[in-house]
Amino acid sequence: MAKTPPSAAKNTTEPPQYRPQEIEQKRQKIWEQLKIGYTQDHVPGKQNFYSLTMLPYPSGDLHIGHWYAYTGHDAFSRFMRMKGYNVSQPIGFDAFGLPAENAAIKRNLDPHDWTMSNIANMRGQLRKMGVSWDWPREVVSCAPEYYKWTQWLFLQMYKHGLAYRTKALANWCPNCQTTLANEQVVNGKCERCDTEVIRKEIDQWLFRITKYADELLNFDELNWPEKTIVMQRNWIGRSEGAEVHFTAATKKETIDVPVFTTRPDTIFGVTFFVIAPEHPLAEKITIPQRKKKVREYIIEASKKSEIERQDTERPKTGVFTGGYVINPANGEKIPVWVADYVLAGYGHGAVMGVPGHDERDFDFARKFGLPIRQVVADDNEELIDPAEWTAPKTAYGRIVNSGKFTGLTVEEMKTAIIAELQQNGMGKKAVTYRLRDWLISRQRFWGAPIPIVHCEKDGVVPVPEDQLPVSLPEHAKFKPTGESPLALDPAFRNTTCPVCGGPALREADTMDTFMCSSWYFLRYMDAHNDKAAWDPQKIAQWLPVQVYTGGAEHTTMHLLYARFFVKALRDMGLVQFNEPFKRLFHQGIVLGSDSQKMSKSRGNVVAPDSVVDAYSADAVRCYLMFMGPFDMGGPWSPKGVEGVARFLNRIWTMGIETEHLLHKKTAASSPEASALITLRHKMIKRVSEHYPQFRFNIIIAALMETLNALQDSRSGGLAEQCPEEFTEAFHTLLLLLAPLAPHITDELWSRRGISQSIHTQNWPEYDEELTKDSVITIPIQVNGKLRGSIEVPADATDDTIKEIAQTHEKVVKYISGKEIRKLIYVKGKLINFVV
RNA sequence: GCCGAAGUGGCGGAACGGUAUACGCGGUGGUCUCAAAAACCACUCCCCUCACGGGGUUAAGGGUUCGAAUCCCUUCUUCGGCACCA
Repeated sequence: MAKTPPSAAKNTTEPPQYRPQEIEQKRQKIWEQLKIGYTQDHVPGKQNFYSLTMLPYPSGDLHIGHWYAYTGHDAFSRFMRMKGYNVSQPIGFDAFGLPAENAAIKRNLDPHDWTMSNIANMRGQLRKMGVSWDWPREVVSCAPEYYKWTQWLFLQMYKHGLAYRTKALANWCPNCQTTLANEQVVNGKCERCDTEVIRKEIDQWLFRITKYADELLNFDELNWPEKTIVMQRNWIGRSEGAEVHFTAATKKETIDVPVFTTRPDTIFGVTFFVIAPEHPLAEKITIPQRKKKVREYIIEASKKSEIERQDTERPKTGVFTGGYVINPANGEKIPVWVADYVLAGYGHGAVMGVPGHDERDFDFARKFGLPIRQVVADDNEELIDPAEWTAPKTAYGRIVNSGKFTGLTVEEMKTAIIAELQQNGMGKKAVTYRLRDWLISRQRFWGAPIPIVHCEKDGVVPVPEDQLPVSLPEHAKFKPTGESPLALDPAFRNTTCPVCGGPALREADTMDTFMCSSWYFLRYMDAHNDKAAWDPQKIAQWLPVQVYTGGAEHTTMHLLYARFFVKALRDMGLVQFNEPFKRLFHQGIVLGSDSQKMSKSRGNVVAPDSVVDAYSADAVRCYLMFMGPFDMGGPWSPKGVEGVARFLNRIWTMGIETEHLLHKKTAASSPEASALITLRHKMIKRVSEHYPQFRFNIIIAALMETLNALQDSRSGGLAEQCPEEFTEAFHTLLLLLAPLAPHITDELWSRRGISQSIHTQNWPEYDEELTKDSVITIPIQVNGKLRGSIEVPADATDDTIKEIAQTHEKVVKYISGKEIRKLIYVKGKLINFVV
């Protein structure tokens, strides 16, 4: 017989080491062959489950935040798949937008090339995470096959009166050289580059999101975090009140000046009237002697930045116009002021000044010595001269000094005065929103061109649908100059009018990228359709999205826009549901190990690739999920990863070292064997309950506990004694861990030859009866203080337990000689003597 | 200022109104080793006590309850959002 070569002998004697890099690559290849995660539109006997996570911007590299977000989402999706659902978890790239354009300018590249090479790189990184993506559904929003339909959707909006063009004061970022939506201005600064935003009058395209303001306030169908709902509700900012018509008489004409107020009940307290500097009345009503001053003030106000104007600490400023309006409630002549604390864009850009009962009006009146009048008072209030007041009275009470209305409550007065004004045609009930229409024009290159043609003869003409896409030119000059780059490209700009065939100009602005992300979740489910944006039947099989995960920072932008889109598309008959995302979950943010936000300047950035190389993708995944609750995020701890890596090592070792038990039978049933069974069922219960809640930290802790218990029972010889129960428990542990650590569990699983992949297995079920221990420990309290505990069989009767507890040595010490006033027994939980 | 969330060991964090501090990190001691690393074992909230045992503790104070980290009120702190929206 030939001698066994030394190397082969070594292989048979030494247990295989855990080599994560090897097995992770190997498993990922196998998953691709098995098409794990690639989902058919219909699988007999399975319910479709659309599991969506916010698509990334292709910045070039996946950062640890992507790992965090996608791991949690993937663990959930894998869990649902094992639970028997036909789960689709698609991915794509939100590829248009400023960062690409700016990066391209900096590097002297084409934004298209830069973006596409980033996407290629990120696809590789996304594969390495071991996420079960539904790759065939991938979309890239800057691809003509995609933005053709973004443009098509713009045309549908236009056709249905939801897109309109207007010249208006828009938010302008001097650095990005483009206008911004209201939502993209944060504290008066550009959301992207932090530059102070100024206001610029410019022709812009807007979407009529305000038409849906009321419906957007209805969250009944949604399982969303309460704070997100509250934020959207506040953002929409519905205010109920009244529209009241004041009248101004100049030499030439009588002008109707409406205001919006939430306190029509205080109308008898009006002592002045304020209009915004941009209000058209300013010019008309100002008397000649004051024209110079008023004009100066208006120019001054227009020069102020948004930040300056929004500063609430700033003392009130304003100027008297010399003109007056008439209060429709009592015919009083009211002086008109111009002041920049009144916003042109809200209500009617005018305010009735009630200094007695409004903080801002109070400040203004004090500053300029205007009279203050009390028209609301508490029932037992001692009235003092408002000139002595240090603050306005904003509390609701009873109406005073208001003619025939005196004595009403505030609520009664509101109804009464609105009725009276309405009768005289001077007012009515009204609702106003803080939400503004969505400004979608951008004066930048890297976006979907707005499919509109301007013709001298025919005006604004939509591009016919069969001429889409309006393609972005290649190799265009796109440096920001303040004018849309496309306007400077004659080949793009000059076209013919679709109506008259004469020479015309293409719209040169591109669309806000939020437009692309407002419908990508629809396109995923029919990603390669070249005849339509989607086939309604395909959409109906999957949508609405059952679970959507993503950052909370998208609350008032993407999430609001997407809801608006779906409602608009529903009214056009293009989709059949009201809401895009049934359930929403916000993952938290991973901080640096110094508990600070990660940033290059702080030097606390964690590079996922290097940690993966040092440990494994599974270790990084599990550690991220173990850090804390998924919605809380938290600081990264290098030592913490090590701890989790140890856990995976121990799993591996146990897996390898117990392979010989696989087909062994347990000789006889024993208390030890049933303890292993109980352990297993308890574990399934605990873990299964927490996956749907995204409480991965608890799941991993439970699995660690179980592993510790299995290790104890192994060192106690129980594994050999009850190999069936032990193996079953270990296999269950692997199944329960599989969504979080997909590689190591799959490798151990296939080594055991049970099936090709753990990820196609069914989720283990538990039996409630089998989760119960045969012996239970019952703590005993005396007067609510813990004094001891007893162990009793689980089936002991209440009386037996009370009996045993009463004779417990420590209890006797505390209750002897005292009268037991009350005995509280919580079944199987606790016993408490009250003496 | 307004709205919302949260405060638990040295650290990250567990805990249907029912044994607070699970699980992990860190620390201390030990086993193995020529030694180190790794691995494994034990201990590790605070105070009094050699010990047995006892007392205290979930930001602070009060309340409800046989029993409160958990429910209610007040205060403080941190984080997130909004902020002259009439």
